[in-house]
Amino acid sequence: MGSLRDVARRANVAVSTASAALNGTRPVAAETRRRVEAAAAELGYRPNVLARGLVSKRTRILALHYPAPASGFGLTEMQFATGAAAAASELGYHLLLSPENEDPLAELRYLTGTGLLDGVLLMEVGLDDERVPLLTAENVPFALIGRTRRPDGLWFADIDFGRLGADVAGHLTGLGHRAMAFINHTRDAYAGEYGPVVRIGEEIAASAKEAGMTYADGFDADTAEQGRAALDALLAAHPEVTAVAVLSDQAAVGVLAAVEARGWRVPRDLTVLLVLTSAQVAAMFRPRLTTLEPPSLELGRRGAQMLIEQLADDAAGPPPGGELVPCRLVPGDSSAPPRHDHEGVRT
Amino acid sequence: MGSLRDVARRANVAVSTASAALNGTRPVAAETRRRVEAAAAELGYRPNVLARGLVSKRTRILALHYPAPASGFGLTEMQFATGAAAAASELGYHLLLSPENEDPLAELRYLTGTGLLDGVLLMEVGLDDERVPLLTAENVPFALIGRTRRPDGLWFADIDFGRLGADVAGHLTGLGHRAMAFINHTRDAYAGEYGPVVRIGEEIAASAKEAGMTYADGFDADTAEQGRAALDALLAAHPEVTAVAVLSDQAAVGVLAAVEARGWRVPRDLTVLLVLTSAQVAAMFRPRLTTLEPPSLELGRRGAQMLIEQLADDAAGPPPGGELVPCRLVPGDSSAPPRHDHEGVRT
DNA sequence: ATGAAAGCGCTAACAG
DNA sequence: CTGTTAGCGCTTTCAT
Repeated sequence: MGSLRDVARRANVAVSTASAALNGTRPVAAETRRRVEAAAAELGYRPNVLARGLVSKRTRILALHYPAPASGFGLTEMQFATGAAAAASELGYHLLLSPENEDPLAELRYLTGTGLLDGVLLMEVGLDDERVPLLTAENVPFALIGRTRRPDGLWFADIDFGRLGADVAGHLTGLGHRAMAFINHTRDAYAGEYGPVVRIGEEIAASAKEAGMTYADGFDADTAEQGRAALDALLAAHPEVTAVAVLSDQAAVGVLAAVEARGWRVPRDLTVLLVLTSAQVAAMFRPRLTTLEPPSLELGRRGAQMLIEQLADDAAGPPPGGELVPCRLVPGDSSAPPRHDHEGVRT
Repeated sequence: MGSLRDVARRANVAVSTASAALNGTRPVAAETRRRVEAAAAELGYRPNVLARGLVSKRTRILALHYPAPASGFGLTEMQFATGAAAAASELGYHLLLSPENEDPLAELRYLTGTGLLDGVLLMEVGLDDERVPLLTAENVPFALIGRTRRPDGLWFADIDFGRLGADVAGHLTGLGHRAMAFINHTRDAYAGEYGPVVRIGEEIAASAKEAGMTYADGFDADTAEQGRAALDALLAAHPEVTAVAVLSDQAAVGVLAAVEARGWRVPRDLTVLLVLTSAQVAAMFRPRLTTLEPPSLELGRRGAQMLIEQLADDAAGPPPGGELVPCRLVPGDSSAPPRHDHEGVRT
């Protein structure tokens, strides 16, 4: 494979001129540039990014750092990567997958010191994510998909949870519901530190109350069995509930089973909403569930774009800032007005 | 950030000795090695992979090349990446995401010439994939997830379609079925060139016949609407069919709808199997569908491992070869013995 | 506008 | 066993 020296030789110029001609780094006579370009084309010249990076300190490579998919990633999480890779690619960057190992922090620190990366994109960001201070200390440009508890001064792209809550409440009150419940993920050590799980509960509760609805929650569930139990407990404690939003699609399986078990039907006797589940998955349920689809691809894209923006111009450019992307409400067949039958007709 | 020179200085040795001590490239006195390692640790030394790669010609970076997710990747496709990244990481390699752009071949050719990659992992391999001759010509090590029409002499990891067919046929005959049908993907220009779509049909047909079952297919479907139509057409033409396997989960939605529309029930009146769909998704259907779950993570893992193997020892090591990984049969509630009622009881 | 020379940080001969 | 010497292929001063 030809090197820049070969190109220069063939074009009868110095290596530095060939470099300048190809990169526009400095003025080059039109005729000279033409010759260099021709030579490069004939030789099928492709610059060595290692050599270039070694001197220029820029590789146009970004890393996407994510925790080991312990419980197995869903489609949503995976789309962050696809979106980020696509956006990076469009802007002339590459995305390196960097899965966590035993010692994530050490690994991340190591990786950022190898000179391979221009920046890091963080996935699955915790409310007090330790990677943030580390990257700050290492002086490595980074952006978040998600955000920490207080993300001031950071670049991040996250779901607009406020809007999500308002959309849920609006959808339900629009149908005439007056009492709703939310079945969240279980709050283990991890989820309790995980932004979406915390924020979504708060926002849905706030919006529901603001919209004048009775609100219940605290019946957390990750699995079908837990979903079934959650719904039963919920309706036992709050029989007035006519609509329920569910975070986990697995839990939704159980919720639907519980509805069926009591001889009810969705949406006639209970409106069921999925939240943060892709429309594709929501459409697989019977009845098709209404969902608030997370903008996963877009979050990945925006994260990568932000990171690249901040790389482009150290001086100018917009200051650090976050961007909140709304979810898309995709109506299914699981939303309907509540039945006005407080006399037990539902049973 | 300290360089190797700093480490060498601090340990009172030459740079080359420091390098050798850290890499074990050549014999180093125990005491010297200790000093070097101490110095490296104190300085928080991390080798510059660009400099290293520039001279050693090896970067320990692999690229995963995949087509733009036009129709949107499913969970399955995404897991190739996760699996490959995990395996690579475990073996000290990194995985670079390389999404296709307008001119995939040119882009791939370019990328392999930049010196950044040790090898390439190809996803979504076509039966006559043009990337294969290109990579061969460029003399770039590569491995396939999937395989070409005649993959002799290539490294690849693919689904064991023969086994898949046998498992489907075995499962159904075991339940007593004598007539089955298969609803494949539609065969557009792309799918007709796409290995799984072609192979799966052939293998299921072959296994069904071998097992003595009546077999019907040709009713291809990708969407719920097409799935519904396919099942109706199928049963009209082949009323003896008591079990149907479906490739697309979207089509399965339609198949179930069609079953319900005729007042039938699964599995009482029809056994429905999903093929190449994750158990997680299959569990979302009502009833939960039996599925042959593709070993996506494993395929990604094996692909990466093979690629790295072939990088490790150019001379020794196993010769190129393929590995076929079986699908896992995950029973749902959609399989049952056929009803012995050829007199229309099912209607 | 162009060329010559230096050097990014590292590994790989080659002497000693 | 260790130090010295060359580069890897490129960008970047600095002259010209």
